[in-house]
Amino acid sequence: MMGMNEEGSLTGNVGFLLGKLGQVASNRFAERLAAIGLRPRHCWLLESLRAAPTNQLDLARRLDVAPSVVVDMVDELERLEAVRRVRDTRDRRRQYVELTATGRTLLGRAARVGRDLDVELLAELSARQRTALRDALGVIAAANGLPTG
Amino acid sequence: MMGMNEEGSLTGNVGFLLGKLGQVASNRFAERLAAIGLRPRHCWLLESLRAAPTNQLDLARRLDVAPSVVVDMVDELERLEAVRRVRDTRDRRRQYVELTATGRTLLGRAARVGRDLDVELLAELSARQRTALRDALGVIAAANGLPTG
DNA sequence: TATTGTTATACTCTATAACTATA
DNA sequence: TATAGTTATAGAGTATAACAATA
Repeated sequence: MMGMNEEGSLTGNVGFLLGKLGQVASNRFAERLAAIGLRPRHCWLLESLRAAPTNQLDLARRLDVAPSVVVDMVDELERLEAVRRVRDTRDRRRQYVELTATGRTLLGRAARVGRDLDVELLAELSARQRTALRDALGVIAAANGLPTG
Repeated sequence: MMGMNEEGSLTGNVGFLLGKLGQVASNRFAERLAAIGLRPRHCWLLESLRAAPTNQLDLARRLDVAPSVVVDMVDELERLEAVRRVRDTRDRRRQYVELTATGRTLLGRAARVGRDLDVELLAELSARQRTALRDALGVIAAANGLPTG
């Protein structure tokens, strides 16, 4: 027998570990992000807009959250002048959301926070393990419809 | 240049991906767990008890949640007859929490749910990538004080 | 009638603080 | 006084449903 996992055990389960570590990573990311006035969900939205601007309902689909949550996030990001609502002239129901120069700057700062966090999070791994982890997570993200750059 | 990541991008960032994928994994785990009346946090507690029975305050420390949250979780698990509170006879302030036979059965079912989810979550990865991912997550979990079996 | 965005509301999960019973 | 557990309450973060404007 090679594995250490016992029959009825959940430790060592990838979904289980992912859930716990995701919580840890998100909390740490949130703590540091607070310094620049953002929360993780704002980054998901900004990142999605950077890939391609779109309207609010489409953002809800992309981020897999309720439309009312997008309203809230866009309100907050508009207050930070990171995004701008632009009414579609051809279908006036649609609100297009655009990234501003400020938004791009904020996203850049968030990316730096993320890189710093990665260095700490992956400190115990070898260079090879880091690459393998990054690749594996990228594949899973892509398979689940998340943006992968 | 080997990487595809652009300068100001967060996609490809491990902490960022971990946060999003952790949310996805947790939500799916929660959905399926509902069929057997459990939520993810119940599994963390049951898993911790399986490793070693203890009192409520120690569980709060182990799981890194507030003591009041443990009260709630133990209430719910007692209703399911998955655990039993046993008053410590030597220090009557302490409530020891024990896993029952029912609790063991439930944990076994939860483990099956976790294994099934893993198969789907890792479907796109090669056997080698799966092992590498499992190992890397285990190392990070251990480095952050989480149980690793 | 259907769709986009919005508001109102409620639910889940968690933390903090006040309380009780024991020590 | 201090500790283990409990209760009450409040804060995030989310979802659902009803609504207004537009199609």
